[in-house]
Amino acid sequence: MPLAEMHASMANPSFMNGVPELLILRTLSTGEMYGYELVQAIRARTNQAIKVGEGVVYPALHALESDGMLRSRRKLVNGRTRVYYAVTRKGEKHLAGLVRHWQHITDAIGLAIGGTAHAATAL
Amino acid sequence: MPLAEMHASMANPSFMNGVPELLILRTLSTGEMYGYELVQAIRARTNQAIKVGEGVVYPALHALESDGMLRSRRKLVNGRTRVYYAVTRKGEKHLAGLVRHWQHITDAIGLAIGGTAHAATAL
DNA sequence: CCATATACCTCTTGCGACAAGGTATGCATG
DNA sequence: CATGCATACCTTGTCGCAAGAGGTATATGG
Repeated sequence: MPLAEMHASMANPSFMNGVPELLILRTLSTGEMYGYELVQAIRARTNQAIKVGEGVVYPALHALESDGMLRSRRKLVNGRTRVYYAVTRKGEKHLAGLVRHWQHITDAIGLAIGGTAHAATAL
Repeated sequence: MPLAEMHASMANPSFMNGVPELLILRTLSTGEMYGYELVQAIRARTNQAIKVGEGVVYPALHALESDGMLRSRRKLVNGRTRVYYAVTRKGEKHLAGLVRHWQHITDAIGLAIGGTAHAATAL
């Protein structure tokens, strides 16, 4: 292979990505929370159907904060430190976009799944 | 790094994967189709919202066939060869499971997104 | 003769998501 | 007081899906 042009290419934003991010932002939009709590809150909000582990939540929290979507403050509770995260205005806007996108995608898939059932009396 | 135990671990079945597979099976369940046609059919069935490229479709088709979910037959049309794929009984069962799973997941997410809006006057 | 559409396919890469592991504190129990 | 469990934070390494880019070949139209 010509290793001449080994520099760039493109991203791979599979149309199904970013769901954990969506759930995190949406859950935090109901009120300030800390990571450990968030993990359980998401589990609860989805009827135990979806478990976003700590290995997903913490990195996402940091990334979202450095992107200005979240704001954090440290709080000492019972001698233990908790880092509370709150959604910023920018985060709210971003969340709205994610929700719209999610709905668009799932509508489309729902349509493909249910829509125009198979021909005639089936085959 | 300790390269001592580089043998196994576990899969990474992110709860959001397998959507292309679902769309492929579902679309084929409306009737026999060939790869090139499938790509466009999925695009059409989702109102142009979702485009599953050939780089996704063909490998998936081969994998599904070798898993017994699809059956293929070659057909010569206008001097060009087409490989038509049809869903097997096993494929239908699998599809049904995928659809159930998809609905379960999206219901859960829909619930998390819409359910229990944010507290009081917000914060 | 060349471009375009059809039709098949593979290779490599990129990123998201994950499990597993690592630190540290408070609290209960024996 | 030691052991264990729950809380709370975090990072590292791995894996697999999905995607893009490329590669072959034939028919058709200019």
